[in-house]
Amino acid sequence: MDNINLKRLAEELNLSVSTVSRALRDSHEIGQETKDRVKALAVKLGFQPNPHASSLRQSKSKTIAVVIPEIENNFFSQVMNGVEDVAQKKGYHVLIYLTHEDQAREKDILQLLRNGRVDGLMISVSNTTTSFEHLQAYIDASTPLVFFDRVCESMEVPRITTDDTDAAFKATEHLLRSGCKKIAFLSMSGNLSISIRRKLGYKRALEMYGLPDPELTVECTTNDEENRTILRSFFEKEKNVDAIFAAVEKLAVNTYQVCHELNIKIPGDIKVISFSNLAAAALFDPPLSTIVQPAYDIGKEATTILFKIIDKKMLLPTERKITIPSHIVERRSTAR
Amino acid sequence: MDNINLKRLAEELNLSVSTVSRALRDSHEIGQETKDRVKALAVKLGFQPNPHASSLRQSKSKTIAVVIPEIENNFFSQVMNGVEDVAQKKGYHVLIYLTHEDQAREKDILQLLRNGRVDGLMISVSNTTTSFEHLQAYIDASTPLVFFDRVCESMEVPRITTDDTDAAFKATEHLLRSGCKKIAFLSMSGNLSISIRRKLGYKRALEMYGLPDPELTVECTTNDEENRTILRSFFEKEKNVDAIFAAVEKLAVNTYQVCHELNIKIPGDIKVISFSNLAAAALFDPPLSTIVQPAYDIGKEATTILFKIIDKKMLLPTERKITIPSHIVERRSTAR
DNA sequence: CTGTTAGCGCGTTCAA
DNA sequence: TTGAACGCGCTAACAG
Repeated sequence: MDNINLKRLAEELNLSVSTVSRALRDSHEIGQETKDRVKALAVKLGFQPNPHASSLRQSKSKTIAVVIPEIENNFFSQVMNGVEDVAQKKGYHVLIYLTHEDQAREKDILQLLRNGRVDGLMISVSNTTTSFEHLQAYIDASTPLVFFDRVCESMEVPRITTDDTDAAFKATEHLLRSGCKKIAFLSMSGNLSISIRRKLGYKRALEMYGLPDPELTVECTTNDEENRTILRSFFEKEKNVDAIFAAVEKLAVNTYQVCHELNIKIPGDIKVISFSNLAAAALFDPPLSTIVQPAYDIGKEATTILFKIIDKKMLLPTERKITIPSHIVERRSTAR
Repeated sequence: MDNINLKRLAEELNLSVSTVSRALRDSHEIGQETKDRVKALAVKLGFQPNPHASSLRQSKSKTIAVVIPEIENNFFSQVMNGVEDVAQKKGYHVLIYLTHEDQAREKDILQLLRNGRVDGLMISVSNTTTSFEHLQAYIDASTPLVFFDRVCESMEVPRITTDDTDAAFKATEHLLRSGCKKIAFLSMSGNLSISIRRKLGYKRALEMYGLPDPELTVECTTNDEENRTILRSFFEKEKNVDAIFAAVEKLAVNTYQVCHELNIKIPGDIKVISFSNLAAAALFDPPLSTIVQPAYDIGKEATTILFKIIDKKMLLPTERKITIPSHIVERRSTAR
């Protein structure tokens, strides 16, 4: 495949392999003249050091892995963008793995990565992940690990998230100030960190504003068809609900679909707000009010922290739990 | 890091390293009893072979690379999904690289990959890519390469695309049948294969239907703000345009934005159709008619073909140029 | 059926 | 300032 290597360069230059190696790595113990000769030939022949050989030698792969539930979701796409930018600048490579919200798949992937293939790993756990041995095994192997967005609260691992609770509080507050009296919270999965925190913010706002009705949570799934069925019967049953707070974008889309179908007017009959990073939310009918997460920055920060751990730099206490605020974009779907 | 290796297993079992290696790889020249012993211990100690060592030895990385212009785009996200599915099933790893539509970056990335880090590469070229030496260098190094979506027409490389010309023809035809007389084509970049082919389909339809006015192409950029400026002055100038055919989703979004801004009614004043894989297009105001590309299947097929090349299987002539049809979803944005 | 030996290509001793 | 030699961990050729 690639038979131009150090040995070949060395022969061509009448030098030893080690001299060539050192010259290319700009070692101080090599004469400038020699360096120039070596580098010139290396460029001329388009020499690229064999990454497996150096990885093997140095126990360093120059590669990180990103494990996410899905990629067809603007939030995770934007995270990838941030990750890739930081990694590319540092000369690192990025492996991507999709769990499809499946704990078994997540476990297999992590198993696969526990062998030096990557120098570090960042993960947003799947919503079916209930046990954490596969993650603990990582910590135990002392392989650098960082959580982002969806974390395992119980594990002592650096994490980068948004201010889910606060943002959810503000979103709920926004609905309340728009005159809503009975707000339903659409949740994706009960034991996901983000669901729990977002729901907490929602509940706090309800309490703070002393709403007569109790909280109203609708547990949804990852399947669009199922969600629509759930929502249809929900709207049948709960006639006096006047607002929907969707924990994730997908659920807002499902809500819009069912509302159009049942001829429920947004924002007249029901107001809708959702966590979402979809730029096109502004083009929806009606434009969807969103809580926009700093996805790109989350990816960027998570990667930066991961590199700090990889490079064995000490993490400041503030760097072990980084929170980057989301911001609310008010649009017609929550207008009075 | 990971100091449990073949040697360690061998010592523990009083076997030679090669026997252990063979046992784990289920070699036929190893007794069942021995295999069982070895495997049991391997599992017990959680042994994972060092990937760099085997890659070095076998000149095989079990890794492929995907090079795309951007990830924050449903088309490419869905492609990634297809790629990842096929790769994961085959036990392969997937490296992702983003060019951000920058030829220089694309060149750097390909340079980086010309050294055995990956067993193969699939790419959708950036829209600023005008010279192809960096790609040719790949072919010359006889590293497996596959194009998808955006190809280099001039290169003899297996390619997986959609039926851009046909789909564009049908989309234009759909507009014509909806009564449009003056259709503008929004193009992303003149020398991109998909732009050229889509424009061709558009022109053919105009000719076929014998439209009095000539074709009308608006060259756009990758920058939203610029595009909006371009579109604003376009609408000022061309008062009798009654339809927009956007070659890529981004341009349809820009069109919607400007139309809302200038109070141009869709579909009353102007009808809009676009290539787009955005599920939420149905929720737009008005719902956007789209040409949906088989993105997942493109990713899947491209990966399947890439693996065939990697595995040195002969490609059938029909496999060297695979076309998977798109389909049109008619919505209100093109209603009479 | 199993062990011995020899690299894969690189970086890093140690010696000169 | 340079070279020779070794070993990272694994697989494959060659014995036995």
